[in-house]
Amino acid sequence: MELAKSYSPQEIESKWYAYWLKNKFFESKPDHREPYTIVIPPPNVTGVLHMGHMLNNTIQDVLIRRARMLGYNACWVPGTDHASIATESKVVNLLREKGITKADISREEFLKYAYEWKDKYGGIILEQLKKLGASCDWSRTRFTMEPKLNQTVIASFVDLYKKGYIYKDWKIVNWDPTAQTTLSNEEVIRKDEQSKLYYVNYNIKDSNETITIATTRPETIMGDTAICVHPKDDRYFHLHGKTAIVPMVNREVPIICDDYIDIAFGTGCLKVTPAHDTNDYEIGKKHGLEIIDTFNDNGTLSEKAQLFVGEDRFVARKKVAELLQTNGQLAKIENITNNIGYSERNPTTVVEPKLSLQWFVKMDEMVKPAMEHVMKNDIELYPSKFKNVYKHWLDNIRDWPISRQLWWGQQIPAYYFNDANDYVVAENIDEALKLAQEKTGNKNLTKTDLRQDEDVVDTWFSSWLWPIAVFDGFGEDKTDFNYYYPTNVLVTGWDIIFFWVARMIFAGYEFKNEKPFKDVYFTGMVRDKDRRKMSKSLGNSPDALELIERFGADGVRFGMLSCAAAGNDLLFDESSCEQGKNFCNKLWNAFKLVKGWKIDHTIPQPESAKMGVEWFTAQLNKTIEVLEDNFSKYRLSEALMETYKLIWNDFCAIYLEIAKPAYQQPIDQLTYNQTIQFFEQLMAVLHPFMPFITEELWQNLETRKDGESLMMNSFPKAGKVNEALINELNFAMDVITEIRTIRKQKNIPNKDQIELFVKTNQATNNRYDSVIIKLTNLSKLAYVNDKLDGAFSFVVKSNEYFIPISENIDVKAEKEKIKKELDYTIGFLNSVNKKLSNEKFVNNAPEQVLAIERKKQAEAASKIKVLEEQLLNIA
RNA sequence: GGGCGAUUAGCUCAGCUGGUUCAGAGCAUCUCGCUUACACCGAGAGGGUCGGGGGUUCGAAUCCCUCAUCGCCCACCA
Repeated sequence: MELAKSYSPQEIESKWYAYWLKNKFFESKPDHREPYTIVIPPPNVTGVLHMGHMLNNTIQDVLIRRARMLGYNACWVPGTDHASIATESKVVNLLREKGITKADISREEFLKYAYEWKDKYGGIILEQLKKLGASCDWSRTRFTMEPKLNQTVIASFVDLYKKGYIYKDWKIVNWDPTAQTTLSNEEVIRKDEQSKLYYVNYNIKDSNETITIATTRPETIMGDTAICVHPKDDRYFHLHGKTAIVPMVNREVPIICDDYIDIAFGTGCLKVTPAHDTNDYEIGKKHGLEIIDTFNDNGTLSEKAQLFVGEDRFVARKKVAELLQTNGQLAKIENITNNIGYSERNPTTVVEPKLSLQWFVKMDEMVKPAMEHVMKNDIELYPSKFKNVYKHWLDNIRDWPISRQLWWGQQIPAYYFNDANDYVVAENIDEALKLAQEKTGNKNLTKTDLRQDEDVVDTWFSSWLWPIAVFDGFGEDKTDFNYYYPTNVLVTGWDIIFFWVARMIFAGYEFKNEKPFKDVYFTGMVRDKDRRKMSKSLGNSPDALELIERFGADGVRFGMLSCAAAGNDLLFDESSCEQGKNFCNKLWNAFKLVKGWKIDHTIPQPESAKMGVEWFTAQLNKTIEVLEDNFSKYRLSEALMETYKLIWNDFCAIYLEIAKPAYQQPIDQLTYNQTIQFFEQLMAVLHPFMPFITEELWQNLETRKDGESLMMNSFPKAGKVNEALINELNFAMDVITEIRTIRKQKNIPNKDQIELFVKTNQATNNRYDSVIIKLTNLSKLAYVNDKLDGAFSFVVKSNEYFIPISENIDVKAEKEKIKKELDYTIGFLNSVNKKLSNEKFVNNAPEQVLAIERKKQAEAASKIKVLEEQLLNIA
């Protein structure tokens, strides 16, 4: 067989992916086995693959592939999210380019455009996941706005409404004037910014006096309906009960007292604008103040403002300040830092507090089981520090505003038959009509008298059902749900712990009285190597697909995982993908070597090969044990690194060098077979991380039948680990390193054979002598009782090794070398002696620790003796 | 303002219940080598008073206190 000089992934990857699909290896149906389930965090339906997805989905694929190989019925459910606000923004922008605004068209027309957009771009991201090697059960692909899931969302709304968990109320909410919808607190991104604090003088009615208030938002002055001071602030005692005059609009407002006021801030005097600030609203409610909303939904000033009507709020701010200045009512302007909220989806849009009538979900009851089960680790968060974050959020949770003034999403199933207060909530219009007739006592009410609520629900109000919904947990046939739920692990970024993770836990317990997942693995955010967040605007986010083209999916997977320490942000650097690619090449070459061997079944297995096999078996078992531990703690990058070292250092650098027959010589059958077996096992161990190359090599190590696959093979189980063999080889490797160093120092080419004489001063095992001979190309390894003159020497433990060389020996250099080692060993012995002569140590330390120290003492002492003799001898 | 987490080699990070996994890994660096799988490689080497200071202990990177620096989350001071 003629094999390519180096590994080229492109063709091989698409070949095996197609093969896996054809054989339906990714598909899962309930059976007698134990399930292992993951549901994908559904990416936005019109999104494209970015680095966060790559990381996230690589991790999921590693876990699911490993589970599959461990014999679980592995099921990874893919799907996409309709992403209400994000997708709607995109469609709105697209329409704007065509000169169409939402106001020009009907809801139905808009949704037609939206679906066109979705059909065009929807699912691209899932195709991209296939390039990465994701072994999702594609036959189960779901979409959060497919008819069945819509139905589920509506049913859950009705259910919660009936339980009294959903209500409609006027509150100050976060308003996005660009998207013109409500946002939840979680959808608001807060940033500290430099702003100005305006000091404005308000006249007092029937007085020459003025009162000065400080505000960051002078454009809301027209909505003021009171001035508020602290009841104990003696500066303002004389003004209690007086009336102030709002500048510019000359409205008369009361001066009221409330201990909410911070006396030390600004002038200790607050203008109260109940329509445009949460606290002001609360104060207004308490004191029965008028509420004047001076803004339009798009963030411009409304008729009620009287001034600057139609101007944008920020333009109005400047103009108001100018006007106040002209009127002589602007006392001064200070710079301050304050906290400004921006819309998550429209990052340049400042969120406006706005009083409006919205739907809310009560949280106080739902929070209870969600808190309890996480606190007692029924659901485990990795890394565990997120438990604190989770708890803190739950402790301070507020009711969830779920209505959104959008069209792309599930429409709220409330039907009005009169005004805004007369409505019924039902799963469909027929049901609604029945309820409405009952409620009104009017049998003549028809469907045309009903008007459905215009709003849709928050996207997260559908995705919180995801783990239940993908298994039709609300449907008639619960076979899948009963089998696959709860899922095993959720893999997602910590940035959506509140948006999504916590709410899925709410929904799990609320609707099914069962957790949605056992573990949550939080990935870090992908950043560039300078720790900057990857973003389009910085241009520091590499194109995911281009990376795959350059390094191969396996290379990229390696790259992502190797820098993804659990829970830490990941500093992505392309060079790690290159390392992955190089690793593929290493594997390819090892494969080439092994497959290039000619077998001669008549020759016996050499001793060195036999020892190599024994040792590598031990080493492999040990690593598999470590991997089991790593996986149980979701330490995937460590698991990968262990595997990498096992293959590169232990298998390639040591084992293959031992097993390898001499140049152009055949190999014995036994060693060959064992090598192939090792290779197969290594491919299995590596497969979850790098599925393509491992499949390719595994398929070619032996003749395989059609329909066979490494991914359906079992993961190797750890056998008993023979630690002694591992230690003995490490000892042999120390000797080998010394010999190699001497070869190098003296410029003795590897192909020139040399002799080695050993004087043993303590009992050692010579089990690996054949390996030493093989790896250092010795013509002779002999044991002697006396030192050898005129030879290079070195000491390992307290054994002395001699390599006779024709060349003259640099006595001075040799002496220095020995002296150095001697000094070090004496120092070492001193420290051990000190410890052992400390009575308290000897009395308190456990026997095991003492034994170790005594052993160190003995070994160091005997080594010193040897070195001292050598030093004498050489002179 | 409240909380959380970090600080270990040039970089990124391991180091679990204090003691042979105790100062480690990978990458990077340096030296030598195109030796018959692989220069996308091999052989070797250097590199850290574990952020500072105290304390507990026979023994501390590890536990406690404190300071410093950095990061993050939450929060309605106008």
